[in-house]
Order: sequence, then C-alpha cells, then structure tokens
Amino acid sequence: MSAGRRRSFDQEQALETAMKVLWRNGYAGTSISDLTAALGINKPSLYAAFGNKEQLVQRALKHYSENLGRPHLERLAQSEAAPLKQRLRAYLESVAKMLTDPDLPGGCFIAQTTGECQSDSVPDTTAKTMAKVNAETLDALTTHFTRDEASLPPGTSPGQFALYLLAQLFGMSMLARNGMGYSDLESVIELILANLPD
Amino acid sequence: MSAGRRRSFDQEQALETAMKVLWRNGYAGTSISDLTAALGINKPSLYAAFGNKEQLVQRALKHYSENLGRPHLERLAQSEAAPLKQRLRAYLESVAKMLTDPDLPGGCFIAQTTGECQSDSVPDTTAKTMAKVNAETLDALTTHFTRDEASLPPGTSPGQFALYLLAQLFGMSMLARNGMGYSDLESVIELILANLPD
DNA sequence: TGAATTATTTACCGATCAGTACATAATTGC
DNA sequence: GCAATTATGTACTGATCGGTAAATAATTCA
Repeated sequence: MSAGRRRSFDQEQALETAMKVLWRNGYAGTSISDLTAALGINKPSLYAAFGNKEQLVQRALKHYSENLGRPHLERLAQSEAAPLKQRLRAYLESVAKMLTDPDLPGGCFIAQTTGECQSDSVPDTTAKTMAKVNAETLDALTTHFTRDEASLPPGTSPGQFALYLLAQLFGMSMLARNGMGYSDLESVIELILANLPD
Repeated sequence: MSAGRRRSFDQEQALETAMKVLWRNGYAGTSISDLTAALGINKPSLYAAFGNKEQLVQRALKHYSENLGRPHLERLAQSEAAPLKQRLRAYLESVAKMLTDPDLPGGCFIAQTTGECQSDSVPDTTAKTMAKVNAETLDALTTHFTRDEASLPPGTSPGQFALYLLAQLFGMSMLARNGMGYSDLESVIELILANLPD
C-alpha cells in the first residue's frame, strides 16, 4: 500500500454518478457545484481525482462508451448464421431498452453530447472526441454490413446503410429523451427494418 | 406615431440574430452577454424589448417555427395528386437543404432545443413548449398520412409512420449539425423512402 | 416651450461560475 | 515516534452569471 491518506470515496462509483449528471444536464448545463453536490465531495477532491471539467467529461464519455455503448454491438456480431435483419433487430432492441431505461437519464449520452458539442461553450477537445467516437461507430457498423452486403436493400452500400443507422440511433435517442417509451421505439424499429429481407 | 425615443435597432432583425445565437449555442450555452454582443445593444435594451432570457427563447422558437419550420410542410400538402413517396421526398429534401444551409447554424433549432430541454438548467416552460411543438408536428404528419393510408408500408398506421418520420427529422438534424452535407442526408432520405411504393 | 413617454447608457446588485491556496487530517515506511 | 505523502475541509480568487436602478437622451403631443 502506498503512503498518504486514503480517498474517502470510490472513484469508479463517483465517475458513474458524474456521468449521469453530465448525461442529464449536458456540458454547459452542469456546474462543478452540481457535480460535487451529487458526489458528496468538495471541489478540491474532485479536481484532485479527475482534473478539470473537460477532463472529467472525457473520462465519463469513455466510461459510457465502454460500459453502456459498446456492448450492444456484440448483438450484431453474435450468431453470425442468423439473417442480418434478425441480428439488427436484436441490436436495435438492446439499444432501445437502454435508451428508455428508467434508471438512466434517458437517451444516449454520446448523442446528447454530440448534439451539444458544436456550441461555443463546449471545448474543442470534446467536439473532437465526439467526432472520433461517431466516426468509429460508423466504421464499426460499416464493417459489419460489408459482410452482409447481399442482405442490404438493393443499390445500398454498407457505408450508406451505416449512416442511415447512425441517424436512427440519434433519432431514437431524442425520442427516448423526450418521454417516448420502449414500445414507441419498438414501433420505429419495425419501420427501420421494414426494407430488409427476412 | 407614439411618444418616446425611437428604438435604435430593428426588433425583428434582432430576434433573427438572437435566434441564431441560441440555435448555435443552446439555452445553457448562451449568456445574456453573448446575445447583447451579437445584437450590438446593451442589456436593458434587450430586457425592454424581449423580457428575460426564457421569454426571448420562446419568441425565437416561434420565429423559427413560423419562418423556417412550417414552410416545409407545404411540400407534403401541395400537388395532392402526386404519390405520397414523391411528396414526402420533396418535404424531406426541403428540410435537408435547410439543415445543411451554410448560412444557418446547422441542424434544426427545434431539435437542438428539444435535445437540451430535459436538462435541469432549462426552464420548465421551455420544456413544455418543446413538447407541444413536437406533438403538433406529430399531429400534422399523422393527419397528412391519414389521407394516404393506402400508400404506407403494409400494417403501418399513420401515427406510427409519423413517429418514425419525427425520428428521421431528429436524426438528420444531428447528422447535419455535425458536419454531414446535403448529399449525405440525401442518401439517408433514399433509405427512409425505400419501403414506400412509387 | 414644456410635460409625458420611451429608449439608451452606465453602473451596479447578489449569486454563481471554474479553479486554487492553505492548513489540517490520515496513512505509510522507517 | 517521526518524516514523507496523500486527501480533506475551509476559505478564498477574479470572472461571469441573470437582472435592474437611476440618470440621461430622444421623441410626441399639447
């Protein structure tokens, strides 16, 4: 064990709480006092543990991406024998469940931050992070659809379909954020998948 | 003419400028000083002309809705003889042109504000306004599709298709806001329309 | 000309913003 | 026990927040 007083709070749990506050209220809408109040700690403790607001957001985004974002993608990859439509439905339903989870702030933290990051009040580094994260999502989707190119709507490229799907993720996030429940999203998913062969 | 010193700025033009600042930076991300700087006036002039920040946002939203939002809907109504798919394409392309207009802040002001309004930093009145505006959009779309129910994908209700389309508007707004151009949106529109009969 | 009216400028209000200096408390190795 | 190390609570910084009081400038009507 290293010397020095022990930290009085769990850092991972604090990051989880901070993430939810930022998720709910946005970068500009969240003050340091909001965060310290939610975490039950004082400002010097927050700065010592996470650096400044901007660095905390970066860590919160990474935490979200790894723990709440990436797992859905496995639904696309697993049971590769199944038709694309079936795997895509599993993926979208998994996402929709999370978007409407009453224990979460609603919608997608990445989508929320992406929607805000072109504002002058958000640091450039955050905007760049969002651009990178979304480009990676687009890339991951494109790669998946490249393996299933025959199952896409006629005349549709994997990249085009991936972009369409990214728009769906953003759109569903907005609906969920504003009160729509899982069944509403389910009905949207049905139409998203309508032009894929069974 | 009524008595008193004349206002030194054009109120409608000021509203237009304020709208663009709020559109770009969001409610929480826009300070009164940001607005007065952009308008070239002092704070008491702004408060005298528009009330407080919250009331100004309400007026900006109404201004947007009437001048930049509603007109697209006419594309759905006109040339009623044309197939639904054709009118819907005209509607979506008209929207996409605006979303990617380089002379505007990018995306849709309604979508931006809707995405932000569940934050604790945004007044309840604004959240209620957004709920109403989006409910009206859903209603208008539903009414249109009720007249074209036979042209919808099989087993799809007008309300369900309207909700799907609202998600598309939100999704395209997000893409546009984050650097996608008109041709990208056009390719998304192609897939949105893919399951409608010609 | 003068009273009434409206807008503008300057200067300010208390509150909150992000961030930090500093003294103190707790823990380690010695 | 003692020095070194790390975290904490208190208290502060200068800047900015949303909003306003008060004096002044410009205009109309009588």
